[in-house]
Amino acid sequence: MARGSFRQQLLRVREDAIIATVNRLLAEKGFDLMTVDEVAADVGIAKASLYKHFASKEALAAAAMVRVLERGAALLDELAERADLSALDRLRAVASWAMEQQLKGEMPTLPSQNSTLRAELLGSQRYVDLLMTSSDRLGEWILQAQADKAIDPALPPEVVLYTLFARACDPVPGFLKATGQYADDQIVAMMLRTWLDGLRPPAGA
Amino acid sequence: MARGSFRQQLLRVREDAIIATVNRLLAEKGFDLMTVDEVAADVGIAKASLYKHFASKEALAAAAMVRVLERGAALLDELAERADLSALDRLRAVASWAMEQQLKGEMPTLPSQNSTLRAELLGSQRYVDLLMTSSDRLGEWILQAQADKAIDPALPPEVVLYTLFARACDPVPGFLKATGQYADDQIVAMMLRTWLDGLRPPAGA
DNA sequence: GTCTATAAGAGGATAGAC
DNA sequence: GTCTATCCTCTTATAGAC
Repeated sequence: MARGSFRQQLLRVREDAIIATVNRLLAEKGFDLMTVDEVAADVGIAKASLYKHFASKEALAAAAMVRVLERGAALLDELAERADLSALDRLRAVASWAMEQQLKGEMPTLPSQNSTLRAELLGSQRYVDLLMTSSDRLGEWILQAQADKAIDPALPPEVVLYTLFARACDPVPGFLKATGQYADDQIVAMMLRTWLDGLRPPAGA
Repeated sequence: MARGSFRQQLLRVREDAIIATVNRLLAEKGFDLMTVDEVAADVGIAKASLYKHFASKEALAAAAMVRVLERGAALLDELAERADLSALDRLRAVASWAMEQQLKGEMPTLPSQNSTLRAELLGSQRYVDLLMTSSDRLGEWILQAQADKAIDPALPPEVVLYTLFARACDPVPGFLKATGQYADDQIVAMMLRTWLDGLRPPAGA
């Protein structure tokens, strides 16, 4: 793939900076409390300039979501090549990554009720594509883990998939961190343990 | 306790209607997307009248949270008297109730990031009291369930408590309901099973 | 594409009559 | 305590010069 002209690269770098800021603000305060003024001030450009890059506040959020999905997809690529890992290992690694992102304040989360935002996301080809291909891939690993009896085959795979996604925006890690009693990796370890043990086949099976 | 005059009772009834509306709207769209105009229109009174009852939008939300906590506390009272139930049974019943409320669209949830709202809640004596007494009671049952070996004694009790509270606002039941494949009680059963199995002691213990 | 300045409108809150 | 009418701030988005 061509890299484009120098000018285009500059543009790309600036947009990356914008998205990084949006990403952080979405993780910190959420979509509704994040203001476009704030984003512009944080990036260091005028608000009008920001609107030359992204058509709306919703588009900003969508771009941040696409970026995090791209990073997630890259992780899936890596994990798929690791022949030494079981399907359950891969699922554990994905959940672990998501919770680490969240604990570092770099996991953007969006309100699922906002219909304007929802429309913008579903209108984004890239977003929908990434979400579907990632879900397909995770779905395969879930089926494999069930075949391995690492996950209860009686559970509908979508239940497993949804709980995996839910771990990425679970408030519990944040609460535990707020107590100041646990390091990030301890929190992740406890969350993984309770999540995965809840999916195991019954002892008698 | 005296019931107060007839006029005071009327007032109480109206405020109950307001809180019921707020409760539903908070469950449907969340705090940020709920507007005071909407609440007033839904109740059928003018917005200015609404402000005679509650000083601010935050106060409205706090009242709704107090109501749900009161209902939860009433449930805890009932469960405490049931000598036939184990500690784990009681915890299961509480989680079950919370998820049923959520699936019926009657569980108000607030954004944990909004500091104005947080300040209002922590400034409400009744809210803080209810939260603390309920947490204490649940904490006792958690310790008892750990003594019974129904919950892994190695897990910090607060982890169990937080995951219990988190079940009340977990997005997974809503997603499962949206697929149209499961009845509410099936969803609750699957969620309970995965939650509680995740807390069990390891098989070897 | 960047800026300053401003439009446009939503939404929380209040004034003042009854 | 209820109403109508209004205020005022905040926020999204754009106009228009450079």
